[in-house]
Amino acid sequence: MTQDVKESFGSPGGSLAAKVRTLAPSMTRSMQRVAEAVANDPAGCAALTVTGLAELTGTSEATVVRTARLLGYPGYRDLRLALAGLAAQQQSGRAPAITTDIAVDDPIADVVTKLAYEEQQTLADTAAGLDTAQLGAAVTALAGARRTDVYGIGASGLVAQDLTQKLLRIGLIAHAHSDPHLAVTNAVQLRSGDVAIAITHSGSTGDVIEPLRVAFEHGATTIAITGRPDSPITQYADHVLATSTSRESELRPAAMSSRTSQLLVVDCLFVGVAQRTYETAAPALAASYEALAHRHRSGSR
Amino acid sequence: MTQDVKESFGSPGGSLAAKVRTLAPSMTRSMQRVAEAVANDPAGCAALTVTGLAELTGTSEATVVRTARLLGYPGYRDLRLALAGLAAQQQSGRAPAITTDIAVDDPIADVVTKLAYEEQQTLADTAAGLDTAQLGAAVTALAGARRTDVYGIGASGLVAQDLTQKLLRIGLIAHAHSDPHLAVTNAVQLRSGDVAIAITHSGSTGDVIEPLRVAFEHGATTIAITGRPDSPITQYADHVLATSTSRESELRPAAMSSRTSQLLVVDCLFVGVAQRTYETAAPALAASYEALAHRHRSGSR
DNA sequence: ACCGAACCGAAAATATCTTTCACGTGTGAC
DNA sequence: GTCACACGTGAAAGATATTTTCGGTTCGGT
Repeated sequence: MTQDVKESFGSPGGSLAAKVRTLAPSMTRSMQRVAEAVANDPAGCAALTVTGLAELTGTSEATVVRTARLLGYPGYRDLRLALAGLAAQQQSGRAPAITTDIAVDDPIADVVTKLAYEEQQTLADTAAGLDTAQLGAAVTALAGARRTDVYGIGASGLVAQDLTQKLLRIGLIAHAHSDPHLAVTNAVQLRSGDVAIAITHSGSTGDVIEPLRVAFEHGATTIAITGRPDSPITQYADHVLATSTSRESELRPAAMSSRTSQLLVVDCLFVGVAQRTYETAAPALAASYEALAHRHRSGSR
Repeated sequence: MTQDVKESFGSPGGSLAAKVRTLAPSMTRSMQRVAEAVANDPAGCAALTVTGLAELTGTSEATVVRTARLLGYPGYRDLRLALAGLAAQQQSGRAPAITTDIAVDDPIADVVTKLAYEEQQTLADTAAGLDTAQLGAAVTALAGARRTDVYGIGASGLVAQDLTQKLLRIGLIAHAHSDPHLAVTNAVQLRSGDVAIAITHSGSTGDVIEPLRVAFEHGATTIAITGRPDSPITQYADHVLATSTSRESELRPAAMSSRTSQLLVVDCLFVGVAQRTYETAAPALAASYEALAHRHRSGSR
């Protein structure tokens, strides 16, 4: 296995590289080889026929077509067209700027630059990959919910709390649960007209799946925010919101970018709901702002 | 036979439209029809097969191929690829600038785009405004700390927890405090060699200033992460890390961008510390990863 | 009106893409 | 350890798209 990340990544690769990364885990080895080739050199691959690409990657035509399908195209022909478009785009667009991972001996200034760049990349990927139809449906459900429960553990737990704080601010009833037992206990109370949201990057965190399953079976509208649209949790989700999976390195664990991605999704949900319920949301926001104002005063009591 | 090409588009056909115009006189009538169609709607034609384009222009496949040849491509396939590239290019070239705030009646897709854009902006601003000297000093203090306390309330409390989680993962001793009383109680225990970090956007949240003051007076190294470098809290901070203050709107409260900004700073701190303590940090990260692995059921590949 | 050259499209030939199917491999159950 | 099963995989058949061929048609010139 070629462990070294050569990744001559001249490109941010647009949303395709992101898609490849997101879907890579659910790919077989051969398909990963194809996907990698495509992500690394869109222009080169666009010039190849199915057979050519199959030979280049040491696989078969069938595998190439399968990969194209997985990436969301009806067949190889369409993938190839998209590739040509991408190539042209990155030809005209300049400045890839940052190519390397964060290294142990990077000066602190570089760390700042690289981190900022990577998080920006994550945001762009997330925005590009977000299904607005699903998002809209989720917003509708939230806006009309009697109550909303949000499940998340670890880093995702913080995102869950963030969402909860925001929803509370616009007058909705929301709770975040990090304790798996309490989460399930509460999920049992949910019924039609309620909403349950699970946040998990891997999509296979049992402690988060369980409450969502319970909520689902009790008739609540369920939403999953996950980086793995094919993971177990999605079977209990009415709406799936995909977060992006960027490549991680030792010094930049996956948790970091998944958090950024999740927060963007959560912000979108919040703003969407605030729009829909503007009549009540606006005064509620103003009121909570007002209530906190006196706490911001120098010195103490 | 002056069948003028109409060019309903303002411009962007690029070199292709020009080529069509140049070559038009030497074309036969049927070929001109094909060339015109291609020049007027590259994107649309890219979606068509030879047969499709032949029907659209009321000609035959052979003519389409002949036209492609005349335009300098080996065959229709390659013309089509070039067309796709062109379409993508002119797609990306148009209006990337986002000028307006998020409005109440923005469609959900716009909300996503605008939010992502604004958060990217926030990240760029933060990275640009961050004082690397202060950051370096803060990292040094953290890397050598006996223990670290982090204070934050409300949305900043989540950031405090995020930092704490990360530091714990690389084997440091860290605690987050959202309860002002407990925070002060713990701050009293700090002394030289310890680190206290306060996170507050306004810099004048009494409940966060207080514990930092106590820590400061007990000889701990104190760090303030705030959007207001001139605010009261900085008088008790050995190192001040500035977060960016971007304009807010009714639907996008300040809390949103300050959170993004704070998280970037916190990530920088984390990575910086991880670099400095790489010998112990790397195995600790690996260990925590390992410990969580079994919680993720074998979901997918 | 006749001839010749260029134009054009129908259909055959070829290349390319897609689907099917059977084989090998690894994995989990017993 | 062995068996059964499911899954990944590529070879080859099948379908589609592209290219070429070739003969009919038109049009200008004689």
